[in-house]
Formats: sequence, structure tokens, C-alpha cells
Amino acid sequence: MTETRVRIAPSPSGNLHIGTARTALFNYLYAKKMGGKFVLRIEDTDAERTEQQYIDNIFDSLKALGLNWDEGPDVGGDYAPYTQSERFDIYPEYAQKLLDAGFAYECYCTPEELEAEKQASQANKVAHVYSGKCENLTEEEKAKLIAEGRKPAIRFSIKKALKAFHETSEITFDDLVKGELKQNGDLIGDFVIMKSNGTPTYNFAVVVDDLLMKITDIIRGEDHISNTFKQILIYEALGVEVPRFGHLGMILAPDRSKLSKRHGATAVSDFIKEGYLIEALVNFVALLGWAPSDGVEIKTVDEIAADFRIAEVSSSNSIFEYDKLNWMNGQYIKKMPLEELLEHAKPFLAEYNLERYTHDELLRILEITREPITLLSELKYDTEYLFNDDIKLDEVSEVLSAEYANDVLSRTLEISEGLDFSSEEPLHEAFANLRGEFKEKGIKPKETMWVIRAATTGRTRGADMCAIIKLLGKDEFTRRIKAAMN
RNA sequence: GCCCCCAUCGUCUAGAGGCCUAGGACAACACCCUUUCACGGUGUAGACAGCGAUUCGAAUUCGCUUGGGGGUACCA
Repeated sequence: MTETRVRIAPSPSGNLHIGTARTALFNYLYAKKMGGKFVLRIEDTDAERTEQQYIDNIFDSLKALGLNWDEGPDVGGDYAPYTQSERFDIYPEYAQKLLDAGFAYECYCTPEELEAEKQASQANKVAHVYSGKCENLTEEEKAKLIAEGRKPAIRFSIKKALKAFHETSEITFDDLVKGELKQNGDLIGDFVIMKSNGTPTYNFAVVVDDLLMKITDIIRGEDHISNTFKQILIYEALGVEVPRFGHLGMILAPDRSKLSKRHGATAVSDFIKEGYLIEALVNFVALLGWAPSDGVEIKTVDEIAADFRIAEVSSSNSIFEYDKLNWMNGQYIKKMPLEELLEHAKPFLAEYNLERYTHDELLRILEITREPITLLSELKYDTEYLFNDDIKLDEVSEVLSAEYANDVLSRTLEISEGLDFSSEEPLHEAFANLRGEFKEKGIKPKETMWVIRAATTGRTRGADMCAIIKLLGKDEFTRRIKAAMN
């Protein structure tokens, strides 16, 4: 048995997309499950669209997700370099092999000529296939075209490859997730493998790299199915073993269109900025197309990897809905150790003076505010009254204008006098008594607490009151009560 | 236009001919718990796209239709 080797090959023309992240995750899971290697390769053959910031973003996002690669541009490996632009000298050599074996030929067609052919096919309602008119150019004809200043591209000869390796023109392969897939090879045009500028096209570069990097299993989005047939032919023409392929359904936006910026976050880094925890993101995205055998949906990456079977992955597209992701993020926030949560929360609390509280108090703040939230970013609003002493009472004027409100507040002030604010216990007891006291006057316990909450936080909802009071301390608490009484 | 892929509750899915009066999760709704909001708990509602065929029997197999997605570049 040869070692399983998979790869994720993003092209740095944008930040790491959530769809790419899922493909990376499934490759990673598959590698883990098979005890194989996970390789990262940067596909930057299109210099026009690649930017360093995107390369950085891809690295950072993948690392944040915990999808550590065994080989890649930064860590190296036996098959370096792992950046396509650094491999440009490799491709012509393989193109030449194809040329020599008769599986490729030079094409001198201009964009205009190509476009005209395409238009003609469209008009005739037939599949557009390049005519192959350059395949049989004589040396004189070539010389003449070169003299005109034309530079040739190199095309792959479908017909020759089909004839050499297939009994019929049908190309089939057994997809890891979709089963048998087929395509009539006659409908594939002779595609360009080397551009006239000497750089390889995507379909050629991937094959050369994947075979040189000894990739055994290629798991990618189903938008690559049509490429797969072309690539199989190249592998065969090069005389090497064809790897296994697995095509995943796409992730769609709620309106069933491609997930794009107008739907909100699309890059992993966007989600992190919005307050999603990577654990939740990874867990959620794994559930898009894959289901745990025991029905337990909240799982760590390791647990998922142990239970992962590529053949059981759904072959249909799935829609990215926030509801479940939000719920899951909330679950992770509730379960996360407080120390860890504090680290994740700090960026969202950057505007506040955290020095005001001790480390333990900060942990307590998170403990009492984490329950209802779904996103870390909500922490900013939900903890605001603990950091900002300027309490606005506009939103709670109704609560404070209740006839019993001033009674509650003055009694609160009275009982605060001899109260110990250094721990929550006595506060709980004191306010329980206060509730009892007012209950006898016909004021519901919740109404009593509402007044106190409104006065000290300017809100009608929030964390545990006694914990808040203890955190604020006697001076600040009574100051706020007094301020609200006016 | 042509080619390919896909099709179970609103969403993610379980289901590989009888175990299905189709199960779970999120969302929705109701109730309970509660010092608020929430968390949690209990319950309700909610789907096999349509039509044919195969079979004693089909969500599960096959065909067609419809719908959705993808591809059709000297982009990746």
C-alpha cells in the first residue's frame, strides 16, 4: 500500500473562502483517517490575480482552522517548491514530452479566430470544440506564422489520447463520493496546456504537480468534474498512474446562488472577525455534506476524522445557513474554558479598560455574560455597563417610572449600607429578602429586580444582577442607584 | 445552445427494497423552569419534486419530466 497523499491547492486571488476551507478540511480529515499526508500548494500561475496579502491570508486562515499541512511552501518537503510560480521551469519539460509523443501540438490561432469558431458552434447549437486546425500544420506553414510574429500555444490532442488509451471515446472514472462518472471525450476540445507566454494552464500545471508530488487522492469541489476528464487524459498520455478523484458538492448561499460577498462573510477571516470560534466553524462546515454515525453533531476535528468516510459524504450541494452555525458557536462559547474564552474575547473588548477588573473578575464577567450570546462580538454590548459608568436611562424610563420604583431604589440604598460587597453570597441573600419584602406589598419579584437592573445597567435584560453588583462594588453601585432616583 | 452533477421537513441531514405510521439537529411555535433576557427541559407543526417502469413490496432500482447547481477560457 502506498501512502495516501492529498492536497489543498488554493489560488491566491482572494482570501481563503469558506468553501475552500471545507475542501481543505475534508482533505485533512481523509489524510488523518488514512494515516496519510496533507500537502498545501499555492496555485499562482495567474500573476495578474495573485497578491501577497491573499497568500498570507490563506496561510493564516488554514493555520487558525488547525488544518496543519505536512508539506507546503513554508515548511517545505520532499517535493518542493510548493508554489507553482516557482515551478515554471518544470512544465515545459513535460509539455515537450507530450509534444514528442504526439499527444500535443502547437497552435497559432489568434483569439479572434478562436472566438469566431466558438460563435459558429453556438449558432449551430452544437458543443463548442476547438477545430484542431493547427494539429496538422506543416513546417513551412509554421515558419510562415512565426514570421508573422505569432507565438504558439501548446494544445493537448484529445483525439490521439482517446485513440491510444480508450476503446471508445467515453472517459469514465470511479469518483470517491459520486461513484461512476462519465463523459464523451469527443465533446472535449483540444485544450491549451501551455500558453503562448510559456506558462502552463491550470489543467496542465495541476497534473504535473500532482504527479510529481505523488498525490494519490484528489478531493475537490464538483466544479472541477469537467476538468477531471481532461486531466485523466493527460495522466495517461504522460504514462503515469491516474490518481483517485472525489468531488464534493458546492456550498451555496440561501438563495441557492454562489456564496459571495453580498451574502455576508465568505472568507474564514471574515467569520473570525465577526466573532465565530474556529472550532464551531470547522464543526459546522464538516456537517455540510457529512453526518456523524452516532448522531452526535458537536465533535472535535479528531473525533470527526476517526468517524470520517469519504464515500459517505453527500454528493449534493448544501446551503450555508447561519442559524445552525450560530447555535453551534453559542454552544462552543458556553463550553469553552474561561481562560481560553478570555483570550478569544479580548479583541472584541479592546475599547474597554480591562484593567478595571482583576483577572478573576474578568473571568467572572465572561461567565455571567456568555450564556445568551451566539457571537463573541456580542460581548461588547453585553458587558458595556460593566466598563462604562455613564449609564443612559432612556430605554428603561418606563421601568423606572413605575410607582414602586423609587421605593425599591431607596430600600436598595438602605440595605446596601451594612452589606458586604466582597462576595456574591450576602448580596444574593439580601436581595432575596428585598424581593420577599416587596412581594408582600404586591410587587412581583421580577419587577423588583427589574427596577434595580434598570437603574444600574440601563437595560432590562442582562447577566446575573448580584454578580454585576459585586463586580461594580458598593460605591459605584450606590452611585448608580442614586443617579437613577433623580 | 451544448455537456456534466444533484434532488428526503424552511436548512443541514439519517435512510444503501420490507425495520419508515420516514429518524435526528438547527430554526419556528407552545408550555415548564427562572430575579429579567437567556440557558436548559418537555411537546407541537413540518419532507421522500412529478410521472411512469421493475417488484409480492420502493424514499431506496431504472427511465422521462421538472427544478437547482456546475462547466463550456491562452482563469484557477
